[in-house]
Amino acid sequence: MSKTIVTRFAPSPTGYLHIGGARTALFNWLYAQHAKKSGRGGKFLLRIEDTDRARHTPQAVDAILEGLKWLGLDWDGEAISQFERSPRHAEIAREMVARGKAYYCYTPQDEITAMREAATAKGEHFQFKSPYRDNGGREKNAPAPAGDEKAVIRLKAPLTGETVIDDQVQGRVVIQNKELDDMVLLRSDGTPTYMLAVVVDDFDMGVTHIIRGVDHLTNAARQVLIYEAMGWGVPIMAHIPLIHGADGAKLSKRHGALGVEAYRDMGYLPQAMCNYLARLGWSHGDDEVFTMDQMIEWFDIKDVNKSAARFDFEKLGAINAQHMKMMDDGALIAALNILLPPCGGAVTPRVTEGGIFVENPSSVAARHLLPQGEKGVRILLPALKDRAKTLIDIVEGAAFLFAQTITPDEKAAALLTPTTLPHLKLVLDAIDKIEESNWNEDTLQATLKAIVAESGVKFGDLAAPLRAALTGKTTSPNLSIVMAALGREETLKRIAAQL
RNA sequence: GCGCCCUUCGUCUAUCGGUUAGGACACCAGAUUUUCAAUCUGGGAAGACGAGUUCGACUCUCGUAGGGCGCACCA
Repeated sequence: MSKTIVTRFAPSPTGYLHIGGARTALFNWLYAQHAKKSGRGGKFLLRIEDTDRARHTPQAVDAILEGLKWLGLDWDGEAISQFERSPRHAEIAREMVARGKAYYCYTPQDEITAMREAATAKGEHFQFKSPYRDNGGREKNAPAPAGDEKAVIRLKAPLTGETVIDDQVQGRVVIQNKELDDMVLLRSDGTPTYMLAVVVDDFDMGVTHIIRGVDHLTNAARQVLIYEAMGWGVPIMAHIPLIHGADGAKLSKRHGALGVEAYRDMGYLPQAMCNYLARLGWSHGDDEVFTMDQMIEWFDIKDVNKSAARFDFEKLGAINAQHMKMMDDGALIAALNILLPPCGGAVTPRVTEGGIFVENPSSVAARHLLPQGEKGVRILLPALKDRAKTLIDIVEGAAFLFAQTITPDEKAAALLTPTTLPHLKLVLDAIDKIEESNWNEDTLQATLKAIVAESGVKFGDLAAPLRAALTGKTTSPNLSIVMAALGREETLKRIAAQL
């Protein structure tokens, strides 16, 4: 008989879906999914708070929707535009006036601003008291008189007593009503304020649980007043802590205040992102890495902390690495595909079901796929996966496979010297004898070891120039894997090219 | 300034009056090794401070300090 749980995410489209918003959305989504899964029924709704027409842009709305989709936080039904509901908000504001819970106020804004500035200058706490609150000599509830006077509708907030928020995260928070002022509900141009719109929308949408950042905690008290004025039941509230930067202060761009698409482009997996974000403030014992399903199963808003957490790229990377290791190669290649198109770059390796290939935008014809491209990727992927923190690391680690010619970087070039080149010749002669059908990691590894045993050259002295010749770099997976991935022909070609 | 909230290793956290205060990331050392990495093993590292309550406090209460958030005809 318990009611279906309805949560919502209500971002204002002023930019992208930032990391804090993403976590708020995640918690709302998780709570609804958990309810759904446990048979109680759950819905996660999306509402765009676009009442501020000046700041709102369609692109920002798209960025938020795209961000949510990428994270896998699908919402029920259509996204609701708050702006489009403004007639309904105005209707409620007028109803509150009719009920004596709100009143028309004719004091011009600039007058109030001047009073506030004067008080602040004197170091006094300013709280506006409208002379119209108790009719102020005007006829009761009279609308704006004809003329140039503009009126707003203000809430007739209680002057004494207290408003209590029984918060699922913050606990019992008590705000003295004298701290709350008669906030504006309907602006002089007839548009609703955020405070009114939120309450009306949440009520109309049947939202049962409001999960949002603590920055809304004092707003919550004001909103409770509106619920009470309308005689509506107050939803269950949960105000989650904010995310701070590594320095403990406000999250700056440098410390991670980026849109989620930026994390996608940096090569983080959406499930790793969710995992990490969930762990910021929420925990399930000592568990660190979990799947979306486990998160849904374990999540409870009551297990969310009250204190703010700092964003840490290192830990995100570690979690991401774990998730990449958990994925099978097919899924990983699919993830690489999602990543690569927006990446750009001069030479972008791209991954397809057929393997990774390199596309040079300046020359469409420059695509180059090794004959054994797909096979090479499959051979290399497990090794690459082991040492990568992001998908980008994998792409970069595999890039050597697709180079038309190897141009060793500075460090690698330093390994190709007159003293080491003879070692390369030893390798070339030995592996040239390996037949195509025997060209695999085990045979190659055995061959390398045999060279070391017979020639007395140290493995390190042999491997260093070989790695430089094959990959152009000083780091790579084991050389026997590299050679297996490159294939016989390409391997011999690259070694010979250095001699 | 006023109000509300927060405070366990460097970071994220476990603990729900009795623990050698646990785990993860990061860091350091050792092992292995084909550089780097990866892997394995080990190590250092914490209850902001001060009073209470209690047989006993990281845990409850109060104060102090530090930090965060809020105080619009912005959302």
